[in-house]
Amino acid sequence: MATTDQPQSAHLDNLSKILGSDARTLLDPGVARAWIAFLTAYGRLTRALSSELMDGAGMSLADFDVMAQLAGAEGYALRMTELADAALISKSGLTRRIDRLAVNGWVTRRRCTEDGRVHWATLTPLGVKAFRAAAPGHLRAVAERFGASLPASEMDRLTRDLIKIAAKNKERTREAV
Amino acid sequence: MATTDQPQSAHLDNLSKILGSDARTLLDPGVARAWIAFLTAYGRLTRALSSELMDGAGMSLADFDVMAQLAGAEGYALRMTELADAALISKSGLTRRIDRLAVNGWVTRRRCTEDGRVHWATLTPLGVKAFRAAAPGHLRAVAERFGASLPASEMDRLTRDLIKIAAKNKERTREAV
DNA sequence: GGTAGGTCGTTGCGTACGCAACTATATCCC
DNA sequence: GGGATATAGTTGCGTACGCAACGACCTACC
Repeated sequence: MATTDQPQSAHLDNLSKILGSDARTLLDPGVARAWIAFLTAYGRLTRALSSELMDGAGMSLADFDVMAQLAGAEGYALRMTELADAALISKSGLTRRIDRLAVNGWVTRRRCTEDGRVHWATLTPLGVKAFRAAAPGHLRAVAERFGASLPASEMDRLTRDLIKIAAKNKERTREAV
Repeated sequence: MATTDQPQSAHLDNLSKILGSDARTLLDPGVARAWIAFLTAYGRLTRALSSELMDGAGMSLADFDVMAQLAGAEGYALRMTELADAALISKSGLTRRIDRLAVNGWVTRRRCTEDGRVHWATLTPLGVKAFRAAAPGHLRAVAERFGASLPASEMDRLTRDLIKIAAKNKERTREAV
């Protein structure tokens, strides 16, 4: 087992062996370390949270995300496209996710009367109940696994940094070509 | 379209509407914002990098990761389990990923003579070539999309924070039950 | 030296995703 | 008002993943 506390940093540091000394000019080693740490932190967190949530509430992380978006919206309803954007999944992915949530009775689709193209995904009372049941455990888990790692001031700084990174990559993948 | 520069922060801030005032005791709002920013940054970055890498080198982000692990290893070879751990994917996922890379001629499986259970995944000369071709573009893209967002000192701090988070979630998901 | 129990990797299965093509609606412009 | 154009959502298809069960192999203990 190669894992150490420096999350598998073998990776890009040893890459000059294969790439030659240009490796450093292509990607600063400090950035490389940060990138590896980022991927590692994400992978470990989502794996752990996802399986806890599934065990505790029969709901995937993606389900929770979608339902949280709806829970925070006016009338517990959002248009499909809005929701897909917010949850960072494709339109087709959302269609099928809503299908599944609808089978559980947690969400319904309502056709918009003003614009026949749009459909509103809406949290049902049962969905609200399921979300209320799932949220405490999950939020506590996020607090513990993610929040408890850093003091509050550091967390704020992290937020600012992450928002900067997210903002720099805002455009929907394909449009800028 | 609901996206603003504050990446879809509707989410957990509005959750007290549905969860009542306990929402704050379950998850500190600052942590919630950081968590959303984290998920958003990850989603946007990996989508963009992944499609660029596919267009430029016919290789998925996960392929690149696996090949980078091999590229950094002694003799360009790692055992399957080691590699799966390092790349944060399941053993079965790795089996099939190596299958695909093998079809491209980029990787081969060698059975270990000392321990018949273990197989070494090894980068072929062709694989080395493919990796060398793919790396510059990808590393530059990481530098631009991820690295260029923050000054170096801030990047180091980010790395430290992410490593702390990763370390706190180190155990393989199921073992600690 | 043979069997119990562990480890390594693969396979069967169910599930999930994204892209591209499609249907349906809406809008724009003549 | 009618065809070109755009937009919202769904569907077909190929692909990818993880879990659990399995087979092959190793090791330890008797």
